[in-house]
Amino acid sequence: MARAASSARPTRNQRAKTEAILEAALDVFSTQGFRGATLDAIAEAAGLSKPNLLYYFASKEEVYTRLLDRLLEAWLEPLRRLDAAGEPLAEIRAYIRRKLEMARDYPRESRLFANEVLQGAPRIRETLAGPLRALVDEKAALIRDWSRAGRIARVDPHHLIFSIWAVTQHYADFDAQVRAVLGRDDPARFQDAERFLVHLYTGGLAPTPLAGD
Amino acid sequence: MARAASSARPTRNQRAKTEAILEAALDVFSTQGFRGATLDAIAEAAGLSKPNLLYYFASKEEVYTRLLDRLLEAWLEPLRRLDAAGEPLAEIRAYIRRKLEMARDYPRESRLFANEVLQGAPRIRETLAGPLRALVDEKAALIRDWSRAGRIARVDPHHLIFSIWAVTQHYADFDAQVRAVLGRDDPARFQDAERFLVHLYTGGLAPTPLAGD
Amino acid sequence: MARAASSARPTRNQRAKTEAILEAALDVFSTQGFRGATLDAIAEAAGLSKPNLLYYFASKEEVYTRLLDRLLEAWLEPLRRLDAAGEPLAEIRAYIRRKLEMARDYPRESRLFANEVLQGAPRIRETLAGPLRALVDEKAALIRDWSRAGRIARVDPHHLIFSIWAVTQHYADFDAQVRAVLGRDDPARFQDAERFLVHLYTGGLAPTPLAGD
Amino acid sequence: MARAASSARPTRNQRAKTEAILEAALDVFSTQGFRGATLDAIAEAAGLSKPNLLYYFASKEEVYTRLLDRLLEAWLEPLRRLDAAGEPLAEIRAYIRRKLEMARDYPRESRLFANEVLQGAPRIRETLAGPLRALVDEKAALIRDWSRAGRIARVDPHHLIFSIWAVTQHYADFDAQVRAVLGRDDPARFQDAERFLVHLYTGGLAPTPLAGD
DNA sequence: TATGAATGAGAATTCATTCAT
DNA sequence: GATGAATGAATTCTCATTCAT
Repeated sequence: MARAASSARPTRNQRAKTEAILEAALDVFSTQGFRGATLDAIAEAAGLSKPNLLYYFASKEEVYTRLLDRLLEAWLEPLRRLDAAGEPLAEIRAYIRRKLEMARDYPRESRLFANEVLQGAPRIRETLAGPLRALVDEKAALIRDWSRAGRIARVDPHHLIFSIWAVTQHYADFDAQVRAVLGRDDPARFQDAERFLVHLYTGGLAPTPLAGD
Repeated sequence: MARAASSARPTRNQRAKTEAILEAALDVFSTQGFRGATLDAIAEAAGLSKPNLLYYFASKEEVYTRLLDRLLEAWLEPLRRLDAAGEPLAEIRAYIRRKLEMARDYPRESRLFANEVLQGAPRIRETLAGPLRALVDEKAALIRDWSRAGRIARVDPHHLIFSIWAVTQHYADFDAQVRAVLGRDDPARFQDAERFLVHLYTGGLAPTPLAGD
Repeated sequence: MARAASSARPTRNQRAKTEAILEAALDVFSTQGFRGATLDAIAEAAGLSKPNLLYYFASKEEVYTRLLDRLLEAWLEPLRRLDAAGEPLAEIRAYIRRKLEMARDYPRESRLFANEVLQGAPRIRETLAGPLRALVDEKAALIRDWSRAGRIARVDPHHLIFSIWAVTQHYADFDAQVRAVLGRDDPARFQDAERFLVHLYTGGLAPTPLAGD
Repeated sequence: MARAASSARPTRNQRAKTEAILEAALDVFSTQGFRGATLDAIAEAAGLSKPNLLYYFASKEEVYTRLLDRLLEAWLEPLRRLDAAGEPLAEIRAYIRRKLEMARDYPRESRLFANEVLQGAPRIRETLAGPLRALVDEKAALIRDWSRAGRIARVDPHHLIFSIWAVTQHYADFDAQVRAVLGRDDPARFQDAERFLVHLYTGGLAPTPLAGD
């Protein structure tokens, strides 16, 4: 089977087509979910015929998993950049900002993962339980160190991380709801969200001055 | 065509069947999404035949929208109970607790809405822009009042509400991820989450003592 | 899934449809092989729509295997009737006659199995290595006993059985060739074949009088 | 269109490619049948691309028919060598041996023809009714002469030939069944078959001593 | 009410073949 | 000669919905 995918060195054109497909797939999968998406829709969005799409990817499943794989790295980058050498509260604020920027600039990616996790993460469970968990544990240890050193409040670091994921990705995943509640397309919503969240976490994580422990 | 729905007074049995169907539908729609769910699956879970299911509901769409309609009220209840007469911070903490309990006890409902909103909320947009928005605006006004009265920090009340939705529903909607990161089935996760969130919001919303306002 | 097949007690109509499908499937599979056959062709031959056919059988594969399973028993019957109590040569002649009759009256069944075995018997290998082998071994033992008792020639009983299968089924499986060589539709071909085979096996299996050779 | 086939003088390389294709096609067609075989499979087995394969052969059909045509000659060779000048029974025994050797050494060719004839011989009917029939008739006449001269038994010569085809090709065409019944890969099966068949035909065709005709 | 039966409109793939280079 | 790319026509199977009883 002379799939384009099997060539060692994809030509420029191959790469362009592959990109177009993945881009279209991101569009479709992020709004319809895996089952709801159709190859027809992806092929049309990518500007190719369905069989031609299948010339580049063996199956719908493959398009989907390639897309997930490819985006996962970038998706974890903001957390990865949480720096032990930085000032704790500033680091966390920066993390929140980065996540908010991603929700604003890459909402489809956020929704793609949200869809996947919502269905029980059938196709990325190993990644979640492996690399993701390892990364989270590492950063949680860092946060715990900060807590113990009295540089931020003593809070459960895992749940701190979950909360940051939740409040930032919310603006991508629940965009339809945010817009409905705020009124059509409030252009300041990301700024407002940032100001609110910075306030919340700054106050909420400030080291407890005279905790007698 | 004498659809059950059109009968003025549904019999006990009719009501029981309708309940069984909606219960089954909640199961299936919340994990598979609208497109991923099949009438076969719902009918089987409800213990009746597919045509019989369609005797009670005209279409798949109708099962879905009836389910959404019916759950929306209960879904908004926690926010509705935010009480102007209470102590602001205590009220907010209680709201967070109620939402966390719902995420713990009714995760399917949470996922059902998450799915719907993720897809752009095609079937509940009006509800979001109407009743939901009205309720949120009302409670936001209440929170603003609290802020202005110096009883809690001056924060954007809409984004405060969004954040509470996000951090609590996260434990239902992203359950697969939470479990993967914490390790199989951490039974304390809701307690830990509550403790963290109470800390975060208590500190984050505490009225700023000498803010020059 | 309310497949007709799952009902405990098929109704008359179900049975009739099932029969019609299997009959049509026999037609199509026996001439086209598994891969060559299409559900379209079977459905048309059975007089139903394709989805309706799939209401009775879950898949093409299931139609095929049900057909094989069902015919296998009948297919082995002639050998099973080889009787230890009978006169050896008469028994073998009777066996040849029965097999020839089957080739004449049930050529499609013969071709169905021929197709399957020709492709390596992927779907009946276990049956061949199990029940078929057991039956053949049993009858081979009987033939060996006859040989040892000097009632027929001392020949390898397994290969004797193979040869009888081959020469009789040939008239079904290679019918196109037989007709081409003999000229269109020689109505006497089964009679002539029988006469020849009876002669061949009678002479070929006659006990060697003075075993000193 | 400069098809390779149309060039007057194929180059060495062309011939090599053609050979590789036909060799691969034999592999694939003999196990999968015409419909079950794919050009992809043949091209891959031949070590070239699908379009390149189609540069040498106009279509799948052409690969198939060229293969059949080419093998038919060799396939008839054993019968052709039945020699009027030889001793009748020895000639027939030698014929059986040659056919058995072919079944052992060229099983794919045997299965290729078996497949084709099973499907009704749509692509070689003329050959069967023409050259094959002529050859068989010629050899049948020879056998009849031997019978009339009292040198072998009086049997129907066409059915004698059919039977030899059947019993020998059986070991190629029904190999899966033979192996299943005898147990995995009995290396002596061709020898045992030969011994049995020689016995059968020697006894079965021995001239009837005092036939009063 | 309830269900067995049926079906049309997809949906994912497969595959022989063509086209352009 | 050779191949990457493309596609139209199947082909299997799914599923919401309808029909008859």
